Amino acid sequence: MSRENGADAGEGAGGGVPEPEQLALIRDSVRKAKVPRAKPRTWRGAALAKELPVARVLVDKGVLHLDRYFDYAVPEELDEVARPGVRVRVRFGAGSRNVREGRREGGGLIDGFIVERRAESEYTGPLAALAQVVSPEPVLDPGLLELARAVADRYAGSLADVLQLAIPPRHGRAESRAASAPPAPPAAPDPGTWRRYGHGADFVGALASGGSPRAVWTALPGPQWAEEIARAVQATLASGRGALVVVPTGRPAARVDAALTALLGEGQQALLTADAGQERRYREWLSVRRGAVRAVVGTRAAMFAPVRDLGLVVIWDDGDPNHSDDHAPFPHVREVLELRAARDKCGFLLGSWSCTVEAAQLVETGWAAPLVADREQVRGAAPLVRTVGDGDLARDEAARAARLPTLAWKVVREGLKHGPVLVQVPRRGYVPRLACERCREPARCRRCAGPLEAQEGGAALRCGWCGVAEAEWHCGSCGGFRLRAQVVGAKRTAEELGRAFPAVPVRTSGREQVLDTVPGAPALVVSTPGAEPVAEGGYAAALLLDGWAMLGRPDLRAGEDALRRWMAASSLVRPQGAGGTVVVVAEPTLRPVQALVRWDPVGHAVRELSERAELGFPPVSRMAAVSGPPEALAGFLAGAELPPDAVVLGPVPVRDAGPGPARRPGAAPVGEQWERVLIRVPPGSGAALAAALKTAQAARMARGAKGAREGGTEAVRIRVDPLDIG
DNA sequence: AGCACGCCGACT
DNA sequence: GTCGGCGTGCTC
Repeated sequence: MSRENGADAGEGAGGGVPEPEQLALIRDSVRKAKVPRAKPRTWRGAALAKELPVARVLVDKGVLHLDRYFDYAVPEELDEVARPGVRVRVRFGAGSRNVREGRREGGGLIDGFIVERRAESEYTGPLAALAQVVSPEPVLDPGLLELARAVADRYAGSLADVLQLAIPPRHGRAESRAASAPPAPPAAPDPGTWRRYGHGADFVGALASGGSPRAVWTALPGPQWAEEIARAVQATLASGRGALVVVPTGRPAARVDAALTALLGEGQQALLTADAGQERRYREWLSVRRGAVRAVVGTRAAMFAPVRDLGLVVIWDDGDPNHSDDHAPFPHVREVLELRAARDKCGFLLGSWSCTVEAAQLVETGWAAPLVADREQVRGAAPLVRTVGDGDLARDEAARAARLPTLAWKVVREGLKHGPVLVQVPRRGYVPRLACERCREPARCRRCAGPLEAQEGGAALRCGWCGVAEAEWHCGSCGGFRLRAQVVGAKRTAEELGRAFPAVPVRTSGREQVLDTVPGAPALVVSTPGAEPVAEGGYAAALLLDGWAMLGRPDLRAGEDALRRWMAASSLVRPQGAGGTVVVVAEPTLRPVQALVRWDPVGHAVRELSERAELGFPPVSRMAAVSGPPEALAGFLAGAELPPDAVVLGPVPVRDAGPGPARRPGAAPVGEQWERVLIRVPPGSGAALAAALKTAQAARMARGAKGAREGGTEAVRIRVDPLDIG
C-alpha cells in the first residue's frame, strides 16, 4: 500500500487514453519521437550521441545469448533517455546486420536493458542503433544487476531469466502514478515482545542504531510474530535504511502489512504479492525503486525488490515450499536474501516457529546468531502435546470402532467446552515412503542411500536416485525384512469426527477455500496443512491426524516438513497454562514427534543436519537435478565437464514429466518419459558445479539445430538445490 | 529462434 | 551459367 500522488497531475493532456509508452517519452521531452511500439523509426543516417555513443545492452532473450552483452549505437535524439538501466528495444538477428543500401533492416525487435554507456565498443563490425527507448525509468540499477548475476551464477541460470523474475512487466500508467517522495523515518521503536527472547532487544537495538545483525529466530508460538517482524522493520527504518520482508503467501503478508500499518501508520510500506494486477504491482515496485517507500512486505517475487539503502532482509517460515520460485532458474528466497545480506552488508532475520536444516546450518557455521527464548518462555507459550502411537491404537477398542483414538476424542470434547478445535488433515496425494515394518527405518539404497521405491505392478524395489534395483532388502537398523507403506484415510476420519460431535459446527479450510480467521466460539475447524485459520483467542485444542502420511513421504525433508506443519498448527493453540492441548497421532518414538512434544525444533534440525553431513546430503553438500528427454540428458552429460569431485546418481525415469507450470513450449511432448540425474558435490564445490552446468547448457544451446539430429536440441532442465530429493 | 550466406546438384 | 536446396553459424 504505497501512497499515491494525491493529485493526478499531468495525466493525458489531450483527454482520452494516450499510449502509455508515449506518455513517458513525451514527458521527458523527446521531441518528435512519436515512437509507436509496433514500428519504431529506423535510425539510418541519424546523428549519434556526441558523448558515450555506445550503449551496452542486455538482450532479454532467455538462454540463447547467455550472459553476453551487445553494443548498440545511440542516436543523438535518444541520448537523453538512453541512460543505464532503462528498457530498450533493439533489432536482434542476422538480418539487422545487413545495412547495405536499399535493403530493409531485418531482424526482430526484442526487449533489453541498457547496462552501461560507453565511449566505444570492442565489437569491430558496424553497430546497429537502439531502435527505441521504451521508457526513461531506470529499472535495472547496478545493485539489482549485480544481485541478478549472482543469483544466475548460483543457480546455473541466465541473467535474463533472473531479471524476468526480478523486474515486473512495465505498465505505462503505473509509471506516471507511482509515488516518488520519500517519507520521514519513524522514531526508534520499543522492542515490545522481542524482550521475550534472550537477545531480542539487542537485535532490535542494533538495527535501530545502524547495525547489521544476522539471526535465525525461533519464534515463540502465538500470533506475535508479525508484530515482532514489524518492530524489526521499524527499527531499521528509524536508522534511515530500508527493509524487506518475504513471507510464503498472501495471508501472512497481510498480517505483517497490518502490523506495520498499526505501528507506522498508512503509506510507509509497499505490499508486493502475486495476486495484485500488473498495474498495481508495477506501481508499488516503482515506488520502492524511487525511494518513496522504504519498507516492503511481499511473497517470493519481492525478494528482488530494489529497496534503497537496504538495512534488513527478513524471511518468515523458510521451510514453506512457496519460498522456492517455480520459474527457471528456481531461486529460493532464503538463498537470495543471504546473497543480499552479504552483498549489501545488511541485517538478516530468518524467523519460523520451526527450524529447517538450512537455518540450523547458518547458525552452525556462525553466519547467523541464534535468536531464541529460554525454556521457561517456551513452556509458558506452547500448548501441551500428547501422542497416540500404534501401540495405543492397538489397545484401543474404541479407536477401531470410531476410527478415532480415545485420547483424541477426549481432548476434542474437552476443548470444545472452551473454544474452537483445530483438526489438521494431510492433503491427498501424499506418496508414502517405504519403511521397515518393525522399526520404521526408511528403506534406503545400499549404494547411494537414496530412497527405495516399489516399481509399478512389480515386487522389485528400485532406488529413486540411482536406479539400482534392490532384490533382497533388509533393514539396516533392526534386520527386519518386511516393508510397509502407509495409506492415507484422513479425510474420512475428519468427516466421521464431525459426526461424532453432531452439536458442533464444522468448518473446513483447504486448497479450494482458505479461511483466514474463525471466531472464538466452539467449532471444529478441519484444515489441510498451511490453510489453518487463526482462531480468535487461540484454539482450545488441536488434533494432528495421520502423522504417518506426513512422515511417510518419499522425501529427504519429510520429517522436517511434518514437524514444521505440526508446529505451525500447534502455534495457533492456546498455551498449556490456558488449557491448550495438542494430540498428534504418530509414533511417539519418532524424532519429529519427540521434537514436537518437547517443542524443540532447533534440536531436531541440528540432529538432521549432522546426519545429512554424514550421508553427504544437502545442504551440507550441494546437489543439482538435471532432467529431460533421455537422449538430451545423455548428450548433456556427455558434454558436461563436471568438477572432479562430482558424483552423478542415475539417471532414473521421472514420474512427473507431465503437464504443469514447469513445462515449456518446445519441451517434450506430453507423455514422453523424462529422465533425471542428481549430481552432488562436496561443500565448497557448489559454485564450480553451477558453472559447469551452465557452460554445458550454453554449449548445447549454441550448437542449436545441428544437434537436433544427434538426439535433441532440447534444453535439459537444471535445478540447483532441488526441493524434492527423495 | 530466425535469418543469411555458401556449397553443391539440376535445369534453361 | 544460374537458380535454389538446406546445412551451418551468428546475432552488437
